[in-house]
Amino acid sequence: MALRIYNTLSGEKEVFEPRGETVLMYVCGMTPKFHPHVGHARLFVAVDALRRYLAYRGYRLRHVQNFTDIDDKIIARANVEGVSAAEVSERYSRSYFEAMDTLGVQRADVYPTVTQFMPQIIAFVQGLLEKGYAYVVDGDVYFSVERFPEYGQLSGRTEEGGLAGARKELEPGKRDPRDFALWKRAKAGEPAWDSPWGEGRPGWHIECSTMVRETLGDQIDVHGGAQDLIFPHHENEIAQSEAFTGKRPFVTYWPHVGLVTTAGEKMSHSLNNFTTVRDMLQAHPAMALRLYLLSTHYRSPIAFSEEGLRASARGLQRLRSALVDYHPERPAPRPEYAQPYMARFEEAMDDDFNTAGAIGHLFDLAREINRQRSEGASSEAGTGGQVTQVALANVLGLQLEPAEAVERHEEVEPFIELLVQTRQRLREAKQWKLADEVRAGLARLGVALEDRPEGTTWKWTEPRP
RNA sequence: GGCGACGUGGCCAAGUGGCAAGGCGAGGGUCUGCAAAACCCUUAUGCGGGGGUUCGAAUCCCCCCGUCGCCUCCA
Repeated sequence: MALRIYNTLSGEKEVFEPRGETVLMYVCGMTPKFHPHVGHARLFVAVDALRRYLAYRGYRLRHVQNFTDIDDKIIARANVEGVSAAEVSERYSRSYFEAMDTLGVQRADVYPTVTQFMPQIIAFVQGLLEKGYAYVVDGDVYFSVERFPEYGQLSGRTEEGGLAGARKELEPGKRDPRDFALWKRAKAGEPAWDSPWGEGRPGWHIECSTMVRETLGDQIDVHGGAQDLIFPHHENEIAQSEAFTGKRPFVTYWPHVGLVTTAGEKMSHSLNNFTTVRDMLQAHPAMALRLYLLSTHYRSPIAFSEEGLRASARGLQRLRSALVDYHPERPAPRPEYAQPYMARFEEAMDDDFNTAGAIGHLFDLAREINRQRSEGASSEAGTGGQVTQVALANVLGLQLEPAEAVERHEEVEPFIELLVQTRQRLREAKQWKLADEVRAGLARLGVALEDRPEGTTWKWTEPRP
């Protein structure tokens, strides 16, 4: 079964055939003007699952993801915080990495920024001017959409349809309402860079065209981003890049990730209706958030709810329940019973990275492992199933091993052992009330006791009052 | 107004022509001193509404209703 990926350009799922040996992928990252919110996490977790699955399928990948480190919002934030724009982007880029590391998002190969690529951006704009795709008006440079007849291919916006109803006023200097800024003349007091057209800074779209070209080349395989970037951002990138290089297509596959909404509206920094990832991680395990985000197909919207997150936290516990007595250090072959689940998992992921379907099969496998155990299968058969489950979960970036799951305090473990043994004596003496008190007390501290026929086991968990 | 998504059980959610996955929740059972966990069983004769195509439709076509996104910065 071939891997298929949805392409916004065609509106269909297409068989994935990269141009070269290494898949070249660019993802529009964030403007680091504040801490990343759940919507950002959704995008980057989805991209991470895509990456991990490509790797699982044996593809080599080069992944570039930018930071838009200078724009109006960053400047505004800098004024609020009383620091430089550079400091704001530095501060919140770091916050981005902290949040994404916690969520298990693998790092991209390169994180270019606008300010690093200023000379190349200026050269790109210069090139578009020389080729006659752009014009200068009083220190501003605009792209001339009229010169690029293929404009609108990604978003389906043709001139009559798309812009007639937009009621967009023609900004002074623009020849066509569809034209967009490549370079913006500096306003007083703003950070600015020298250019052949005077002091200013780049328009929003040109950075990505430039950085794709500088870090990956003229034509790439995958360009990802959130759905709200389809128009105008990605449409404009195509126009700039294809006009500049004369090569088509600029990008083969355009996957777009759905938005997270809250109270019926898109979650966004601008609307001030967001929940930051770091706040969520105060109250919920990172892997629960990751499971929650991947439980919906990446192209569908998610109406964010903490109730849903809590349900995912329970689901995560269920997945982990299959790892009782997990001993990966004892190698075991993959048992027969695990095969069908693995095949279904791959089938789901092959079908446009259907993580929601894949997770369903992971739950089925967990039940199968537990069933095997309760029916007395060999420990080798159990371990083999568990290794498979852990490996497949890892393809989704879901860290299941209990060892990594919760905070452990190894230095107190001997004391816990002692309590467990003492409680065992109480149970033997049928001192149930006392034994139950010990169990409840330990549970409050994040130690869960389970009395089994063969004896009492315990493990670290989330403290449960 | 234009372009584009989406609407599946109490909640979340997969499923794009052939018996409606899965999770959370709820109820019952097995196990247990009691729990917990696990396992077993039950919980959508129906997929926003109405037409149509087909032997057969959640799935394809048409109309309608509703929600969201984009058209301005946005992940």
